[in-house]
Amino acid sequence: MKWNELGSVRCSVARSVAVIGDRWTLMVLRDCFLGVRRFDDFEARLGISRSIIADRLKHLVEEGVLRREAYQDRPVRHEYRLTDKGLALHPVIMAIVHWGDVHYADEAGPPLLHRHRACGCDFTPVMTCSACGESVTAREVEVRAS
Amino acid sequence: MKWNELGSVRCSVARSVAVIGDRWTLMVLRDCFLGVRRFDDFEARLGISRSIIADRLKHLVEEGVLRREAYQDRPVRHEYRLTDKGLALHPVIMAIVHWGDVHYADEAGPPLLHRHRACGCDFTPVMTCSACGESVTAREVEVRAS
DNA sequence: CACCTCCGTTCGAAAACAGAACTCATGTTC
DNA sequence: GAACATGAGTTCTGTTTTCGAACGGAGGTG
Repeated sequence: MKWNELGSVRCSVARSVAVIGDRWTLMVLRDCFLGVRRFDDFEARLGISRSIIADRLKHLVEEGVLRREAYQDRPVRHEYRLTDKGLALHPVIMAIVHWGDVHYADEAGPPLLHRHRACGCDFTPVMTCSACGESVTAREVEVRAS
Repeated sequence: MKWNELGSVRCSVARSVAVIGDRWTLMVLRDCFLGVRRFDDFEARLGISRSIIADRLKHLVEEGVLRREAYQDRPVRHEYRLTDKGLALHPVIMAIVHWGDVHYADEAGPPLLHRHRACGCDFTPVMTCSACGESVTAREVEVRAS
């Protein structure tokens, strides 16, 4: 198996990972959710070489996770914004952030706080069951082929 | 910035991604949550070279995500099991699976179904607010430094 | 002893990457 | 109007990582 074959495996993890399962891609997405939209801002925040950023952005646009949009003419300049498909990755990023907060925070606590506008509170993401609404733990889940 | 510096950035995404943000690591974790525990089973399921599997398993053990445990003596054989820290990654994997189910499923539907033992229903993971219990969307979240 | 099973390690080839230079279309300063 | 600045890339070169395939080894089995 090679990276480019991953997407054709009949497994949702493999298919997702083929798109977003790369360190820099995940870092780019983190920044997208923090409101970063321009090439040079990605570069400044990530501190990696421009060719990687160009490559990852192009890939995410091809996959429909980001869209490239002109924000001015003369000269034409573009920015990268999350599509709905990209916004749907929010739970993935939040789950990753939360795991990091719990297991790798230093004395100063988690680097970022997240406030739920609807209720006004700082919160942590909780995974719940779409059927009963209760929170779900790993051991309570039974997996079977469809 | 290089991959090995990622873990020392003050950002929970970076720190998490330094541990799990690698295609094969995520695939290994997927299999862990499906009950795979032995080296050769990982190899058979993933179809990638043994050195990658050895490397990823070792890394995950060092990070405390898996533990390596003898399941027999004479000869000693070990298996890899999720620790509590590893089990805490369940929401990450579920979020990835769900995104893949929604955006990359074929006509036959999602490859796997997940049943919540507590309520007996097949379910999808929903991210909710720890404070108010309501489901949370990307646009309802405000991020600020702590 | 020959062979098997499970679990890795080694090594050369292939790919990813950093960093700098280059492009290009415009705008701004001297 | 020459020189410099800006934003968004692309291209090049040489180093670093990653990977597949083959090998190793510890113990059991016939």
